[in-house]
Amino acid sequence: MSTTRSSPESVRLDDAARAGWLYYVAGNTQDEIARKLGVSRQSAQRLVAMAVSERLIKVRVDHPIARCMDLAQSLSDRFGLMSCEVVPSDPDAPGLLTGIAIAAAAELEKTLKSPERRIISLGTGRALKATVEQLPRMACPQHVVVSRLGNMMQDGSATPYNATISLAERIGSPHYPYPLPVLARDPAELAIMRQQEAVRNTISLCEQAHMSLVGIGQMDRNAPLVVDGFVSGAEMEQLAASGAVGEITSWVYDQSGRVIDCDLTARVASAPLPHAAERPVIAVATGAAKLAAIRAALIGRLVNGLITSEATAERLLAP
Amino acid sequence: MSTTRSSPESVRLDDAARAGWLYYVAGNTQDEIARKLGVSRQSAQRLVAMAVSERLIKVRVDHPIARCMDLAQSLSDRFGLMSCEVVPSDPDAPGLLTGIAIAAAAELEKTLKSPERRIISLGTGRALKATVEQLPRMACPQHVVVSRLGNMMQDGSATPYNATISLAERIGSPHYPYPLPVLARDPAELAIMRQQEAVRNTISLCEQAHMSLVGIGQMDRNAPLVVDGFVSGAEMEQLAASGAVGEITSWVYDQSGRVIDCDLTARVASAPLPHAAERPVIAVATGAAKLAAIRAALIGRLVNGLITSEATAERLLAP
DNA sequence: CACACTGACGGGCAAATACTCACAGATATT
DNA sequence: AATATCTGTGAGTATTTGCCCGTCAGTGTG
Repeated sequence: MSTTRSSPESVRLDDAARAGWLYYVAGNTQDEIARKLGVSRQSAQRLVAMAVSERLIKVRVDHPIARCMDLAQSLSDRFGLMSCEVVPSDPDAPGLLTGIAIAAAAELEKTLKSPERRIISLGTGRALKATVEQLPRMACPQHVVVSRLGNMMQDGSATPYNATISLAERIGSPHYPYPLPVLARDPAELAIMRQQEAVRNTISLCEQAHMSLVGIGQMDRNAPLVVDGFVSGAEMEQLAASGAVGEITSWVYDQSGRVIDCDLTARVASAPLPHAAERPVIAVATGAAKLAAIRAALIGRLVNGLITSEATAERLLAP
Repeated sequence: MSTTRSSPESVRLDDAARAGWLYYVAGNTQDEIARKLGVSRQSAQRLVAMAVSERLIKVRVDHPIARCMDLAQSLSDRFGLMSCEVVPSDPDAPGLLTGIAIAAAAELEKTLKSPERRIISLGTGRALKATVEQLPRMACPQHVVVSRLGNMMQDGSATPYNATISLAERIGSPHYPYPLPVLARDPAELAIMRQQEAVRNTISLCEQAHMSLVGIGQMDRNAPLVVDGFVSGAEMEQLAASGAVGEITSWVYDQSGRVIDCDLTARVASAPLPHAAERPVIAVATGAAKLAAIRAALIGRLVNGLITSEATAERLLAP
């Protein structure tokens, strides 16, 4: 079987999906799959492997693990969160995003299932991109997806970690990319940009969002802001020296979670942070490097929800 | 912080969930899990198995093909089919035969790849013709292709949808056209025809066929039987009024899949239907118009395999 | 208190699965 | 058209997994 329109690529993916289905859902051995699909056993194995590596196979564990739930409860109590999810860590791969991406996708899916129109605003980042990839395709023309920040450099080139478009495409919703670059050249340019109707409209949508998902960036040489080229390594060091510990949608904040008043902040074009909002603003972040950034965001009530890993949750609660 | 509640049962399930998570999400081997959880690898294996058997692990395949396989499985279960293929429908061209033709060709190709002699019997119809057109040329002198019914009118003229000759030509096999017209003038003539050695031989080949592909005709003014001029519009209405819902190789049947005892049936010269056969008899059919005809054929076990479209499969399962 | 029963454990082994490597055919490049 | 590159394949091999089975601790029973 193949799609009516059969490019060699899609035929192969079809077979991979089929093999994956037979393996994981129907419980066939690869030998049986090989016979059913009329290929060699090795090829069947490759197809199954491809189904996994192409992320066609989505696995979730449907059981509340007590320790994780305890941690989530403690975090909620300590930082007054509306929602908190803690997923098990793999001690050897603490940075793995898959786990929290699955959890974040489940959270997002709850909102998406609403028959009412929902406005969903998203930040950027690897965690959010991974989250969207864990979401099943579903038809949600009633919702709206809006980006909280641009995905362009000043020169117009795009960054790869754009979750908005992927999400909108996956669920068939209208979407609003953020119509500005991440940073303006200077405050004056920013003021002019903000006058545009498209910009005002998009920011207004972000304010109204029924749910927001954001990533959290740390302040070191491996920070997203540096890696993606928005800030130089030297600038980053200067920021960190002046007390910056993290950023959300490019708004840089100190250890109390207060946005820092600096040259960079004066040029950030992103939608304003929904500080202490009554609507869910959920951070998706994990890893030792982001600890201080996450803690500050929680302290400053920059977010009211968190999805993180067991190991990170423990260390957030530690001192 | 403490565990919310720790019955020996829930602790074990907890570990199972954790092991399942490490295995399926984080991709550890059972050996690694054993080390991380501090148990023997056999225990780790049991935990993973428990996570599966307790349905803690939910797998889904995120590809359009997945829906088709679900439908195929449901159809197989419901109607006791040996094989079932459901191909994605193109929403823009629901009646398009290309998809199912490709699928049917793939199915056929599996049989053709056998080095052993295989007897393949075919019905007629647009779907089968399209199927043969999707088949690559291959050299199969070891096989035999035999037609289950004539392609001549009583006057000796031929109908265009003859798949047997095309198939035999394409794969270089000897072939046996059906040596009778579709309909005899009357039962007496039919009885005489059936005496001929060529006829008996051909019918015998059909009975021995290792694989049979047939189309399914509906009972309306656009039915193949009418369009090809074997039955007049008025006769068709009469047939439909007397409970006929479909036909396979000109054998007309009711909604239970029982061949109707009527004037037409008494004159049908086609090879007898291989009712409830142990060899694959696969119907290739799609479209809203054929729904009742396909359903009845499945109910009556006139075929034990089906290749159809996603949309048709959905509607077959619907009520 | 002996005894059967239940259920988990770990050893061991066969089956299943993943990986490596060399090769053939296709594709791109010159 | 010849050559380099890439992709997919099959064979062989190493690793991983599933499962049988003997053992043993805990438990209820006569």
